[in-house]
Amino acid sequence: MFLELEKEAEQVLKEALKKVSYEYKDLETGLELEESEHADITSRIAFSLARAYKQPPEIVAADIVNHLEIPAEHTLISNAVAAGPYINFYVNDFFLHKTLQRIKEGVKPVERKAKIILEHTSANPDGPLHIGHLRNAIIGDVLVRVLKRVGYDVKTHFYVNDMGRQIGVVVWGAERIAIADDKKADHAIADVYIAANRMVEANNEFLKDVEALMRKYEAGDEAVVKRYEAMVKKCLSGIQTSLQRLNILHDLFVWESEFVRGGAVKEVIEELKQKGNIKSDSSGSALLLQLEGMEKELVIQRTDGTSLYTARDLAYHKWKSNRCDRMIDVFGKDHELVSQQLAKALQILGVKAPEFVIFEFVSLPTGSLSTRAGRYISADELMEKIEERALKEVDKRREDLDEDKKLEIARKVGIGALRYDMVKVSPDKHIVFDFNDALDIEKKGAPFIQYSHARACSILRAAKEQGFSMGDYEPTLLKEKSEKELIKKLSKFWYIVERASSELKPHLVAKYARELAECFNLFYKDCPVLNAESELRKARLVLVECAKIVLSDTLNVLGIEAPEEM
RNA sequence: GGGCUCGUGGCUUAGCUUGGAUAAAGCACCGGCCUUCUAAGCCGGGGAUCGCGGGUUCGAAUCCCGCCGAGUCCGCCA
Repeated sequence: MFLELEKEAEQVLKEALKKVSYEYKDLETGLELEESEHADITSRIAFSLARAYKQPPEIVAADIVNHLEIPAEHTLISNAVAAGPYINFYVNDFFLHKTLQRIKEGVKPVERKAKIILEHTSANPDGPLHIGHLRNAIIGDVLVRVLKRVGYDVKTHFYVNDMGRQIGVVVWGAERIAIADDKKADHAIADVYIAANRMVEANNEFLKDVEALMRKYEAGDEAVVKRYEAMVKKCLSGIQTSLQRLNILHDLFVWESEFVRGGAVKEVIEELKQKGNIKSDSSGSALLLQLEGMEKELVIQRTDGTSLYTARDLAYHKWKSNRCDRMIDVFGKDHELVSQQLAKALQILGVKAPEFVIFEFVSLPTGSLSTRAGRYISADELMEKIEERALKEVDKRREDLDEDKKLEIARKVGIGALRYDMVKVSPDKHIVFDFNDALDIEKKGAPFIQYSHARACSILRAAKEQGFSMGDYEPTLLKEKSEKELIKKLSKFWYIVERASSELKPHLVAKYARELAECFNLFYKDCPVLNAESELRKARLVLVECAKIVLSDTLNVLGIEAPEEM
């Protein structure tokens, strides 16, 4: 409902600006409407008008407010005042009423918007997901949920890098090192990868074997393809298990080798030769592509004629672009330069520009993560330990529950805490991962929000048991400060989701979730529901119901489960 | 050496795109609150030269320049 409020304030402001002598259209600025702690919505337009018309902003604001006319009917605004240079708007009871009504009515009908393919995680199938991939996966997944919420048709891709050197090393190693069958598949593959890599690094002959393997795979040698596929699929099955546990699903796994053997890479290179500035390396037949504004050329083909990641990724994006209106890639900071090169090369090919969400690295206090060196914390280990810790907390508080129920709550709380932790931080912040900190369930954001939801459920459950109805209610009875604040916060759900979607900033939702839970807790403390007088009880039950819906929706957007009790 | 990002109370962060109302939260710390719907909660308190130095501006955490610190990338890895 906040979005509607914004629209109305905009309308009213525009009308007033027509009446005063200030022509805001002359200015490039908008109406500068924003959230405020001093009002329900505020405008700073007076500042920019003041500058343009050489008047004190206080005078401008007062002048505008004097000409403001708030419609008599169907309005959401009660009044507007000039507070110094600010124009503050306040909502009326109809706004509060309408907000609850909208939430009760259910999902906002969304128009069908563009089709989006969002790629995230895309970890190399050489081992399990570690905490760095976790950040990618969670940022990506929350973005997917945000975009779907506002009506986009989103498909998620996991791009499988099956042609890289790492996989060659794995396949080579698997011939010499036994794969543990008592371990989760991706962890068993990592063991082979780490051991084989040490052998290859120590012996140059082995490296040549690996390269020969890679050439055969690229050429489509049947026996080699079989060996590769077995390893990659094995590893991916483990990765998928981890993702499922995190509540993350991909619609499609796209293998990069498809683009090589299907001829798409070759086509892309031919097309670049026609349209781009390509030259051969002086020493051999490697192909270099000169990109506009780039210092160095991009190598798109090796001296031995085999393909390179960049060329394969170009083919993949070209293929994708024909299947959607927007392409969004969630990449680590190490891929930033590559993403720019990718974008420029795609431009040459006449392919629409992909959008990138770049996140900074997660590192350990001991340094950066590396699967190859075996220096990482796996997502599985983290999930296991955090669920364990969550179970302890449930045990402490709920002796009355049976084991299955406790485990279920611990799982929801543990994974929720993990997801919240990862998504609450802006993607461009570097994270130094602290295991003890990550496991400290008690000071996590997610359980706080889940707890509010459980409290709401608890009230509704009791109300149902006692046969209290909600039916018709009188919204004007909700006049406590905490009630109004809660409703106003509820009204901002769509505003926040819209912003997170248009700015591709998932952490905005995390922040909102916490604030919403806080508002609910204040209401919970201030306003008894079940023991309130009958009419007031009805109204408050409706408010609790609405809070429950929005808390649950918000958690859902974050991919966090909303337990009914905890 | 060059590019990009980050640097906000003891710790973790929001705010920076689009400069404006006392810099906003959580954790930790200190002190209170369970005879009413779950205390994973609520209330109060102390604690910040917004990395440092300049500049633009009536006004800078926010914009510009320089420096320092951290991370990351810089042609045949992905």
